[in-house]
Amino acid sequence: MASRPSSLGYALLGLLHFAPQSGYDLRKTFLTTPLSVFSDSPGAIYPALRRLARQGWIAAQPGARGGRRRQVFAPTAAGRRAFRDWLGHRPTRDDVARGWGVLMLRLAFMGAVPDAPLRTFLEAIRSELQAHVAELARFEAQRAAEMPLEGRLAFASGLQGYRAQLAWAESALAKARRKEKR
Amino acid sequence: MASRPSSLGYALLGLLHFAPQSGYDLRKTFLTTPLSVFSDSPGAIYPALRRLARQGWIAAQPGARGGRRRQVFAPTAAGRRAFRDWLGHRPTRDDVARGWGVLMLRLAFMGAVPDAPLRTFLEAIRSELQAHVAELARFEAQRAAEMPLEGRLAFASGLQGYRAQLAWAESALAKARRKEKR
DNA sequence: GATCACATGTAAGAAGTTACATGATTCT
DNA sequence: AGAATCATGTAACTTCTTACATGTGATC
Repeated sequence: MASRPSSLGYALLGLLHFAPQSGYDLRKTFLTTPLSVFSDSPGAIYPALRRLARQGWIAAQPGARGGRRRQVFAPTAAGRRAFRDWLGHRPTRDDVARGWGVLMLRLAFMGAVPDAPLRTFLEAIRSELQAHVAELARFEAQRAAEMPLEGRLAFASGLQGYRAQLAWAESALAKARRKEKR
Repeated sequence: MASRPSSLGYALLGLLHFAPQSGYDLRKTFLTTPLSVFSDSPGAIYPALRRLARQGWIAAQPGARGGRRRQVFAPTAAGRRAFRDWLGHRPTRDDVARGWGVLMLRLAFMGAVPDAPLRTFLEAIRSELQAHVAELARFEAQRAAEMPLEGRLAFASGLQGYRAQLAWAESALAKARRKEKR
């Protein structure tokens, strides 16, 4: 069994859940949407697609191509299972502190699978964020005095960012709960 | 001439501006401070130090070591020049949108060199952030309707994060101006 | 004297970057 | 026919990860 895909791999797998498409299509998505955190370079995408195919998580759809030579990929049953597992596991402290982008990627993709655990996901994020903010605040109380202005400013940027995400998490949870009611 | 160092390389160079120290000391810093975004793995740090030394930006201080075998590095004149250049160049749109961590690293290190261009740095960040937030807001206005709840939430997290940083930039600028007055 | 913390190193492999290469198809 | 675009591929290089290796000085 090969190792886990990188976040680029999961991004590709997730996009293929919305619609089967080719590597070229995926590159265009990375170019024209806020998903542009990912590279659109062919040297990254095509190898990543081959790795997913080798792992049996995606497969090229058989022909019906009178048109250009192109390979349209779709997730396999195993790929859908792996993707749901990835979406489902509880966000950790480390995810929140250093992997925010990946968390938001997972969140965005929850729209592509039925019965995604949206509420528990957001609750875990909130709780880990609270702990993280508390720890940073403790650090600031203890050490801010010895830091130069510039260091304090940089630190404050981080702390304020996490606080903003905490506020976001609260409001996102409220929206998710309202959606569940229906 | 070799290529530019990675951000890990600049992080090491910057820490050596605060105080000459060994690879082991630097690892501990990465372990015990919010600089923990960087890996503390010896497989990353020692090769990075060698690259900086090969480039002539840092040098091991000559002996006076009756104690343990350890190499204490300090920036050279060329290293200090390169570091100031790195701190000085104007933050771009891409820095703000995808390289926030590196920007804050640069900011934190401005406390370690005299006459760092703190105010122009913060002004550039603010202006690029304004443009970025405006573009994201435009994107949201046009495309939010077609996105599922989960996608909208993830997008909102990004937008709110950038807005928080914009507020932070305003207040940081005010503090920097107050400092200049003295 | 054994063990632990200090301090550095290296080897194998994964993943991404840049840059170039190669054909097919559509457009003018 | 020639040019532009579509679509994929590959080669060389860089950096980081994981894991293991090695020796020294301090501590119990």
